[in-house]
Amino acid sequence: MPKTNKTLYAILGVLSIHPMSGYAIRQELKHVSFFWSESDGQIYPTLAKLAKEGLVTFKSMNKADGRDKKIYSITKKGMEELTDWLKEEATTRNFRIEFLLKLFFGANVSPEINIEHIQADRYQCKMLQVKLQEIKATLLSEEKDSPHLPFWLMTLDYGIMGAEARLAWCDKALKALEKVKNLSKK
Amino acid sequence: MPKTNKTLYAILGVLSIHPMSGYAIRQELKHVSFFWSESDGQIYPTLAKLAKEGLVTFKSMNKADGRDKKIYSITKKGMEELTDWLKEEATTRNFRIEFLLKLFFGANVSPEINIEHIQADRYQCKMLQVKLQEIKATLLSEEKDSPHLPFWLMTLDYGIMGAEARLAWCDKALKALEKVKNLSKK
DNA sequence: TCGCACATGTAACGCGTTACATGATTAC
DNA sequence: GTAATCATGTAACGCGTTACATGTGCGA
Repeated sequence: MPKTNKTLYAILGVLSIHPMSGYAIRQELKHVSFFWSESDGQIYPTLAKLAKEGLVTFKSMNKADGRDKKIYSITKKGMEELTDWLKEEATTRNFRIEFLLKLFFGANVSPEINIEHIQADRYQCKMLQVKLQEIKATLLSEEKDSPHLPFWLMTLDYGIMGAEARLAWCDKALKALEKVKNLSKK
Repeated sequence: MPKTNKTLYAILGVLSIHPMSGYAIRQELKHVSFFWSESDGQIYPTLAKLAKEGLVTFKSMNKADGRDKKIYSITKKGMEELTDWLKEEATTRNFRIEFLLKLFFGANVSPEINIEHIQADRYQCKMLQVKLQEIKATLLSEEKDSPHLPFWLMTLDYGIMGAEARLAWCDKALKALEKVKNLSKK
């Protein structure tokens, strides 16, 4: 029975960088959404569970109004749990790319519709590429001396190179669809 | 409340190619697992639901032993449902690439461990690439006149070009890790 | 005779998503 | 003043995965 829940590792991971609030963890994880998406609703319950198990601790920063902000830190036990997981081989990925499923069955609708889908994907790719390159530039200047930097750059490159390849694919696919369009018109 | 369930469209889609049994649908969907993974346990219940709603029909092929094999066909109503979905813009993908999450937090373990993970990914990429190229060759000879062919080739190319890009990334990442390794030894 | 492919299903369980609830502070 | 951001949580719901159950026919 292989546990599928990886949310706790994502949380332990960001806390291994430095202590922060649940809200900040959410924000951090949004920055890596191009390869890891995490649901908002999972963060707080998982954090509570991790605290109960002693993998993280927290300090409540009581603010003047009585509401509190919790700053979580990873414990030694938490670090062990994290590194144990990091050493394990990654389980295989299960992909679901909806727009490719639509394209796969694209013969059921007009070429124009498929062209639109690919153009939409092309646009998204382009946006992503720009965003990732901006993050890269920021990291290079602001995290110059972090031991995490090389790892962060690698994952960013994965996104950037992947986007580049997808752009090239879009252009190729669009050409193929133009051909389909011309054939269907005859 | 956007419905997340896409299993029915995957099923309707394969039935739009030609009628087949639930088991055969499962097999067909396994062929596209590089961009769409479907759970075995979802097929039969979904198929039953689709039949109840009149989107598919089936003929029971009673075999000598009394056990039956159901051959499902898509109905006119089912085709409408499918094409309606095909026309809609695809919703954004939620990725979870576990090995990238490990790499992102890679500074917590030795470079060697990260190198192993990437080498494992490189191997999987290579295998995938070979498999997809084989499928491509088969399609080109066996589905020469199918109206689906251009669409199937496009999705295959997505996989092949993606694998190519990932291989290039692996080599780049491995070089970067060698550098990290040398620095940490000093 | 052993195992694999064919063939159809059910049940448990929990993860993941979305929406909801609440309220302070800050910026425009 | 009003909208966005910071901040922490809860609840509902259903999808997705895994394991289980059952049985035939065929090839090595």
